[in-house]
Amino acid sequence: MGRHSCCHKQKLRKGLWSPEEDEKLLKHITKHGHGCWSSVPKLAGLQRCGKSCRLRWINYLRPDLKRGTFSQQEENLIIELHSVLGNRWSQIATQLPGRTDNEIKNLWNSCIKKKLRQRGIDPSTHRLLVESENPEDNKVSTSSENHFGLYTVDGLKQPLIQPVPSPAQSFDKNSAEGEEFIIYNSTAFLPSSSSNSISFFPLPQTIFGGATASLPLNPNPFLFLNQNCRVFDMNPELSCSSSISAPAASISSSVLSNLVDVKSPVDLSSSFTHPACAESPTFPCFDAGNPRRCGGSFIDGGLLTWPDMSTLQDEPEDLKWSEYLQGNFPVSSILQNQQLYANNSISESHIGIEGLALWHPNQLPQQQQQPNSELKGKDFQRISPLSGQI
DNA sequence: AAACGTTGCAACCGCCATGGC
DNA sequence: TGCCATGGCGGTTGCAACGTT
Repeated sequence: MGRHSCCHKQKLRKGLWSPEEDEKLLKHITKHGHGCWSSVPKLAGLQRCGKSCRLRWINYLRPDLKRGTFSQQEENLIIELHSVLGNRWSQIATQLPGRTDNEIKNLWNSCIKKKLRQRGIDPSTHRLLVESENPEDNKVSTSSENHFGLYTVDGLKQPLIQPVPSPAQSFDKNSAEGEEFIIYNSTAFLPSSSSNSISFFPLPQTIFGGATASLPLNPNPFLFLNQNCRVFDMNPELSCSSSISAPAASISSSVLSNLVDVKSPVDLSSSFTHPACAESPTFPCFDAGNPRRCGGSFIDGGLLTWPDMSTLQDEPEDLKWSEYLQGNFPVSSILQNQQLYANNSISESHIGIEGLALWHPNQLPQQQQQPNSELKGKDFQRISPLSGQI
């Protein structure tokens, strides 16, 4: 026997609210406040349950509600927050004054989800969509066996889903023409040298695989804190010792704590590692489906090293997650950031990373592409100094 | 013009956490 | 300690408006 809804206990009205009901509720709450919601309908002279009144007030009648369509900035913020908070609509709503959780949820389900899928991103995981046997599945599928996928930045004429190469293919610099991939990692963040901040590193934009070099740093902290964001347990005896240099952005831990639940403080001086690596020396640091990827090149390692953000003189252009989604980021930024990585010294901070995905550079927006061979050569040169630091 | 499909939004449903008794 | 009322939340549904055939 299912539980009876409160409206079934008495003969209460359901469905859309009439203007008269709205007026009664509005008048009552304006005059007396809502107090105990269960008493509101009686006091306001409404044939509704308290819950229904509460919902109507919160989602529609509240005077501080912002009306109208969502701005692009608001959409972008929702995407960023969703990557951190998931479907915690009420928490997301707190970051968007005048918007309700219901409104945001509706926007997400009806609009944003679609946009993300068109761009080859799984809206529930914020990862890349991957090929499926059934083309229908491609709309939403992600790989369950590993974390690789392909990013179609334009998302229009190109097929959304492309075959995913084997790890050997994707990271062999001598691999066949066109087998060049950008690694899109899920997330990582690391302790910085400051006791009250946590630094973030956006591997999604950071590494070119195959013969190529790195993607840009994204200092946007939200992006670094998506669903896979974890502070790994410290394990100084970790066998995986590869590292990569990269600048890190940081936000204060108090801001962070408002967004994510950081269970335990991080040790700001120690290295920490992917738990899977600690469990098994041959277990991949980056990709649960590819054991060979632990401990070979910088791509293989589960420990990354990068310079302190404070040592950076010229901060890279602030590349927003939303700009990636829209394909608005310039290649120059990528290259600039790669140069930054190469030029900056490595700190002793280490970080564990989990989750990778790939996108194919050929699927970058047309105006941002460079001749493939040229890009390969340049990028590989740029990544070389990094390789030397591993 | 009618039928059908799609979209966006408001509202409901059911579960869970909390606090009072 | 257990029960109950209440509030809050996320998932889902229902429906009107709109678009397409």
